[in-house]
Amino acid sequence: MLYTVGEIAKILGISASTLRYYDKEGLLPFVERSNNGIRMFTDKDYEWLKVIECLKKSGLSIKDIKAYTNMVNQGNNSLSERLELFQARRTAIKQQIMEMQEALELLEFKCWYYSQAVKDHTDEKVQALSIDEIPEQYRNIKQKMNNIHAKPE
Amino acid sequence: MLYTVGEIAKILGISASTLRYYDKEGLLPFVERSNNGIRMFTDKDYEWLKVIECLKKSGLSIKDIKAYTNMVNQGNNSLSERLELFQARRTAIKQQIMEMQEALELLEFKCWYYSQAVKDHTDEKVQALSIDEIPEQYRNIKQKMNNIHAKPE
DNA sequence: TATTGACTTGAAGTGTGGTTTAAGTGTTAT
DNA sequence: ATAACACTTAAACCACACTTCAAGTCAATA
Repeated sequence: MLYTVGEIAKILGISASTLRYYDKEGLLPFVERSNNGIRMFTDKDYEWLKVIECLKKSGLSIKDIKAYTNMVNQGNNSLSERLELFQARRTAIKQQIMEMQEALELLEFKCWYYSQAVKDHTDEKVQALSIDEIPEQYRNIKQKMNNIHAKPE
Repeated sequence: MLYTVGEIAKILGISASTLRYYDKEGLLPFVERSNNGIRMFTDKDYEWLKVIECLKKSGLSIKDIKAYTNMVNQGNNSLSERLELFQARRTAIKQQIMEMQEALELLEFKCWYYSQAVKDHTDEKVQALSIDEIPEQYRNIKQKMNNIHAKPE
């Protein structure tokens, strides 16, 4: 099955111009052209774009993904380099997920806080609650918010 | 306890210029100044900055956070608006976490793939494996990668 | 007293990741 | 045949989130 840039863009949920930009930046060296110069995306290209999407979500820049593309073009010489890259991205995304989960906890607390405040028509009451008066599920994050702790970065 | 911009920046793991930029953009309306015009951050300001950090992680722009700041400045009128905001951010971050977890699955697969390839000194063998020859924990993500499915966005 | 160092400001500069524009090509439908 | 539509390119443009710069203030130390 073959797709034009507009078709694959729709499937991926990104714009065609973004795909052309990726191509220009060297992220799509495998995409072939039809007789009249039109990009034809294959299922293999879809897979490749899924990997790009994944690397981007892990925090890699276009430049970094270009570097990965170059590794793939080097063939078997770069296998261990590629392994190291994916291991590093795995570590990075695990870290990101943990940070997101902490952010979620804070958002859950804020949702509770404001649902109380809306009930009371003021947030004075809920704000005045001491740590052991709030539901225990929120105590942890509430304390993290209140007590200054330097980032170990 | 009071902190200068440099001190609180160090604690938060961001730069002092970023904090001054946030102030200029109206994100820090509560930060007071000393006699000679120096910003003095309190524990309350630390808490506020933690919320900003959290909203940013949830995908909000500086402009959006400025809008939230305005809501807080409006007092009790905006309580339900603030509740809705936090509920929306909670939904958004849950979605992001799910996407990250799918990205992690793909990275795990790639780590396995390349650890095999490094062993073999080529990825031809591991690439040639059919779906039921790869460890079952990776089959799901491998199929998602291979089979085109349009995003329902 | 002079230097160091952290703070202040407004304004200009930067990098990233696209998007838009303009001019043109090729296929399809009326 | 001509209009509509999706594709092509290079180049210009854009928003965002900072970062850096230049010029100056202040408090503490040598």
